Amino acid sequence: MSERKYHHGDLKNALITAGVEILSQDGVGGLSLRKVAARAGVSHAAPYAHFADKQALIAGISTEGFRRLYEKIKAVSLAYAPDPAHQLVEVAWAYVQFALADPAHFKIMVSGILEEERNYPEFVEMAQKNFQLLVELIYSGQAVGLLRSGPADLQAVSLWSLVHGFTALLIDHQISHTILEERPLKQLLIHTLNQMTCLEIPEN
Amino acid sequence: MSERKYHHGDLKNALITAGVEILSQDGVGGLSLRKVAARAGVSHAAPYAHFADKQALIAGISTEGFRRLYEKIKAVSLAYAPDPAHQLVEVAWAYVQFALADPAHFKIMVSGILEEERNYPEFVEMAQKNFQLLVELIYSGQAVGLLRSGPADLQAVSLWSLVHGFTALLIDHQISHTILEERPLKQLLIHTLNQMTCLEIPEN
DNA sequence: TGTACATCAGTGAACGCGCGTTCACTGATGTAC
DNA sequence: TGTACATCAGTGAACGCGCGTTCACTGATGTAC
Repeated sequence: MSERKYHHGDLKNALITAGVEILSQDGVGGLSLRKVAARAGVSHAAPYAHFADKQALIAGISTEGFRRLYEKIKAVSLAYAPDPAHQLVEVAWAYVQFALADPAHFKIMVSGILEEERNYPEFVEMAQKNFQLLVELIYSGQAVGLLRSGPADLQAVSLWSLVHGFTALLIDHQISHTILEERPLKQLLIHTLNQMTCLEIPEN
Repeated sequence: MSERKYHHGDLKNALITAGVEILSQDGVGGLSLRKVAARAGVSHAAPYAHFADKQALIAGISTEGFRRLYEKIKAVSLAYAPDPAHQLVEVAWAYVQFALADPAHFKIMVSGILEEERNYPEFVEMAQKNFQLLVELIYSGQAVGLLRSGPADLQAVSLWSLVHGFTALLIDHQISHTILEERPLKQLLIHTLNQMTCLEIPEN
């Protein structure tokens, strides 16, 4: 359908999209500039017109990941804003689902594959926006006595640690099968979240 | 000093040790069979007498990692057994220190680089021994009212999630510099652990 | 104790592969006049 | 509206590299008699 032109028009974004697809098919180890170019229907040298090197492409793909995560979490956060307990659960659940839906994309964002992150300001900015959302979650949780008081940035690190650890152990198959089989995943997540809440959230 | 013989004697372990060293120098991406063989002073085909393929070597290196982690954590756990609050803090701190001392070794154990873990029974066994130690920690914490009651295996997953998440975010540079600079790392860890304890552990 | 031989743990050459990156180039686009 | 030209975004050949794995081989070891 899309007529092939010599000039692509939006190759930069097409490469990022292609990269996301390669990641989901071949995993982190299978991501190469050449595959990404091929998938975007372009010669393997073409990406160099848009990305300085492979790291820059990885930065682009990771930034896109944080953008999608942000959109998803922001929407959920707004939808459940009136009820901080639900809000907490659903945001955490969205995080887990995001990672589960595309583990390699999640890993490349967060697993130190991108070196010298500070060289990629858009990446840093999107990562910070996500963290900021977490901090707001802490505030609303504290306001209704759901979460313990204390500096919001520290509480955010703790909450993120809990949810991120759960997610990482999960996608890397470190949680024993028997534990996972005995109840729905979301229930296990709520149980884990309940470890740091003051009020008990039902595991319905 | 060590006289070179045609038959090495303990090449299998020498290869694992060499692998650990390569990991610490070149990171996960820099680990190759050829480098490991060279480091052990042996031709690049020699490893195949002891490991079926690269994955098998990775399994060996990972298993060794879990063995070292177990020894370290076991010792700390015993040393602080009389005081569950200290025990909890020091075991968690040992986990963090282990990962910080050799991030690539830690990552290869736990980051899904080893595929089909179940094909490597020694790996599975050592990983389980570590988890079992965590479960015992939960029991002693619950006995003195430090940790919430509930199924010990679930509480163990939660605690592991918290400490693992903290560790993972840390070694992958996801925690903002400003937060890390404001206080000692161990204090931040205790603050995080305190989110899921019933009694407050001082951040001294 | 000495010899024959099977077994084992190494060697080194060779294989095919995919990779990141560079370079001289060319086709398309947009702007100045 | 038409032409000249600079700019830009592609192409395709080539580079050198390190990789995992295989294979025929050889040197050392240990056992049977």
